[in-house]
Amino acid sequence: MSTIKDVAREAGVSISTVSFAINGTAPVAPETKKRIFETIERLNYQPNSAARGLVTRKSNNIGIFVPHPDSSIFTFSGNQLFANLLQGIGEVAGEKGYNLLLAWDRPDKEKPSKVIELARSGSVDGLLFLIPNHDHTIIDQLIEIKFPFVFMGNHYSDKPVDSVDIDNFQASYECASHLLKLGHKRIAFISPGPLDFLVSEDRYEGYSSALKDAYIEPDERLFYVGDDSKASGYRAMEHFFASGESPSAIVAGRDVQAVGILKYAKERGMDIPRDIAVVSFENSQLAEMYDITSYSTDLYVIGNNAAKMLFKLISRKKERQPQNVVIPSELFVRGSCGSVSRNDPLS
Amino acid sequence: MSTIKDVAREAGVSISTVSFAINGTAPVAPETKKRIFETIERLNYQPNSAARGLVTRKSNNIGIFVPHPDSSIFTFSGNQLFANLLQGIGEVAGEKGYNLLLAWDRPDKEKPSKVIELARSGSVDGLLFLIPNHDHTIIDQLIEIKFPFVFMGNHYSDKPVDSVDIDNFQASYECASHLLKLGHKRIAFISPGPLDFLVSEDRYEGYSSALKDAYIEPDERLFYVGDDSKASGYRAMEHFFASGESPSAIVAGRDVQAVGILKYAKERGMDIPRDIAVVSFENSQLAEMYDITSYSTDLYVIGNNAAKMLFKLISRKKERQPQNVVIPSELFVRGSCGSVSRNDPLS
DNA sequence: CTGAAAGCGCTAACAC
DNA sequence: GTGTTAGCGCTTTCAG
Repeated sequence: MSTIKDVAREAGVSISTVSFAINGTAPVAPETKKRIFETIERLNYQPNSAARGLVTRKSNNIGIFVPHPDSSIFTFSGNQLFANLLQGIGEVAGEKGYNLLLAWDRPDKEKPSKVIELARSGSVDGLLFLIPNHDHTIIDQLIEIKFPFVFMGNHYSDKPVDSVDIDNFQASYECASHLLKLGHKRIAFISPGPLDFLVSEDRYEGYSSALKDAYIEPDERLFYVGDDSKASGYRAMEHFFASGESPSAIVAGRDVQAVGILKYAKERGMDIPRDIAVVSFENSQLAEMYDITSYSTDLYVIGNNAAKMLFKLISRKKERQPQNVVIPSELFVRGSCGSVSRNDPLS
Repeated sequence: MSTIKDVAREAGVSISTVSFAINGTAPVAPETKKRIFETIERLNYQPNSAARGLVTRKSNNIGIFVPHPDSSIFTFSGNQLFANLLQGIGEVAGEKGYNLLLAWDRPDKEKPSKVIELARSGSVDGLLFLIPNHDHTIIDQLIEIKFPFVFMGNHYSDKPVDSVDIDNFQASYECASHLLKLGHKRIAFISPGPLDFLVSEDRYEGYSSALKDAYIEPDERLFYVGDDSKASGYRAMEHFFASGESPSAIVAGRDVQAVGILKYAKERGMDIPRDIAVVSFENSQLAEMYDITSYSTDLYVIGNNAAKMLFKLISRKKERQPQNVVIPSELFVRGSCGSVSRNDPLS
């Protein structure tokens, strides 16, 4: 592997001139520049990233911190979504000449967090978080060392943390309102994940606010904690119909849950949307596939904005108030909620 | 951020002793060692990766080269699969203290490949490839500079390249044979992707060999080039049934195609498996969901083996013959092929 | 067992 | 415009 020294020697200039030519950090005579670039080409020279990083104090990597791939949340309950996110991030990273370091935490909580290690060792210049809940241990440490990071699909109200997310409260409020407008009174709610996920909390509050604004008290029998499985949607239905207070509509937490609901309905000979109206979140391929009304959560846009924000943080000198960017999103009305005609679930 | 110097000063030893203690590269008195580690803890010291990389000539990163996330192949036509792969790779990388650098190529072919840049700049110590076809430009360069890399889900017969994959010829042969054994004579084939994907070629050859071994000549009217969409399965059916030679069974290239086939059949009132038997590949969640007989392609195992192989290459001093590791896989028989009873597609 | 010192490849003053 | 040179933080001989 050739070094900057080799290039300098071969081109008959000093190493600083080569460096200036490569980085544009000082004017170099066109003639000289040409000679240098020819030599670089000929020697297949590529600056050593470690050497460069050592002096610039930049790794040119940004870390993306995701849940452990073993954990089912990693799939985000629909394919394509993670690809969308990566693309959104990758586009801006690529522009800036940055690479993406993918990391998740060790299963054992004994060792220090991988994130902190990456930050402290200078392996990454900033971090993008895609975790559903709040890990204060990590956050506090990052804030303390003033390390740049942005949360995606999650936000903090009690700590100065930058984030990009949709407005889950509003989204859920609209979903419930849509069903209320269609005349439903007994509307059930399935959380997208465990209750300690911020998204679960926000969505529940949006849902219950909508009901309350319509003078309907949320019924705890019509509440179910879901997860990212089809089965949880199915089980939610079992739960609701065993509770004695059968719902006429459901706000599901994820498209995949809605599919479970559809299955339950089909088995019981219930018609969607006549007997049960369904509204969900994600607006994924599943929603299209099964003709489910669903509220979009565009991960491409979220990733894109989060990355842009992170780069601002990385290059910023002076402190600044953290921002919580809200990505506009909307309800995609399909057959499952009864306001438009319903297609076959297999179409 | 504290450096090794700070630790040395605070612990009252020289920096080399600190280095020895951290890396275990020389014996250090237990007493001294204890003092050093306490200081490290207190200062939150973490060795700078660039400085370390500069002298050790290791980045402790391995690159995973994937298709551009914009391209639909990125999704591998089923969720979870990419997560499985990452987990397989991540487990062995984590053990070795390596991080994962995710990269894909720029859409414009003008600039030099990102891969080569990563390799030459020392940003990664090895590369794992997850691309469906053969890019000789890149391969040749990597071979020339003796850079360690392994192909996943793909292999080379004409170049000395290490790879980990299932035996697609064999898999496809078995799929077709299974249908032949059930008495089918008119068996159609849908490729999993474009014909320049090696996997498409291998699968077609496996399929046609099985037919020929049963004295059946593959009918070109029963051949269709699919992709990773449900629609391509649907269109394949339109094609087959318009061709004048309706098939009684299909070897689909991907589970998602099989779903498209199911849709077509349902719309036309055809019964699966009575009117059309379907066998597919991937054995993904879709296959389970829709009760599709499918041949497994376990990405966890592929990733795991590829990573292990790559680390062997990285640490190896002397040259060695490239290996093509074949991961055992098998046909998961479900309702769609007619040899077991069929469940409802929504279960 | 521990310390002194060279040097990895590069950037960025600073001279000229 | 270009060259000289001092480090960046670490590992690793080599002495002692």
